[in-house]
Amino acid sequence: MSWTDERIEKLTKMWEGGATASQIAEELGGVSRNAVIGKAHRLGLKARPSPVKANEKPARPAAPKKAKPAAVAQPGPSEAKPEAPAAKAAPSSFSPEPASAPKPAVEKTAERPRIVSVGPGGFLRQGPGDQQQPIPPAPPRRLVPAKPSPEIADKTSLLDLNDRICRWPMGHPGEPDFHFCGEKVNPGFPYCVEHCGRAYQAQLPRGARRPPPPLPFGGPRVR
DNA sequence: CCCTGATTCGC
DNA sequence: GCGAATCAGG
Repeated sequence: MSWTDERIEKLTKMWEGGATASQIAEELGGVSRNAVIGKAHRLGLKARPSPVKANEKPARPAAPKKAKPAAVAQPGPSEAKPEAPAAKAAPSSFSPEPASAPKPAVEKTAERPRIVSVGPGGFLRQGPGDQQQPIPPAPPRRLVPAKPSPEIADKTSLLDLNDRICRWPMGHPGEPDFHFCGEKVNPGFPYCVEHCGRAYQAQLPRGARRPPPPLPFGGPRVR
């Protein structure tokens, strides 16, 4: 597997989104966790809370790496490394980031899924390739009973439907003034007399059929 | 033990 | 540039 632009983009998004290297590697497929980390570093995007980075050390004690080939020439047993313990005083005075800071990670306005459009009901359409990243849990809210808007206050809503009132839809679902007819039904039918006449058409002989009247939800919007 | 990211270094 | 090996902490 090679690092195509798509894969790099996905890696970047997920990394910045907080996904672990393992998750990213699994999502991308064909790469190991180490590959993801290595690539992330090469891309320059690191600086993420690392469990092993809680303590910051200017010195680099990480030296004993693998030396498979011929051992490095050793000048001799003369160890000349005083390793002056100059400033060992750094107990707990300076600690800019308390390791696991519980702050809710300031919302980044930079990298958010692009909003292509807003659909009915307020859901957000996203562009292809955009992926919903872990979203913080919604803060607790005080729920209040929904108050019907004045427009539909005296109209028949979905909750008002029962066996005795006409269910003929008026308007289009999703629109603020969508409601139902609400008349008393033609006994034995789900609609009132008038809408039964629209819902049930007598079968005409072949050749004498006429274009059917607009059905609910069917035709173009006419207002 | 598992997990995590960081780093090194042969390829 | 890539990533396995390794390190080091939780």
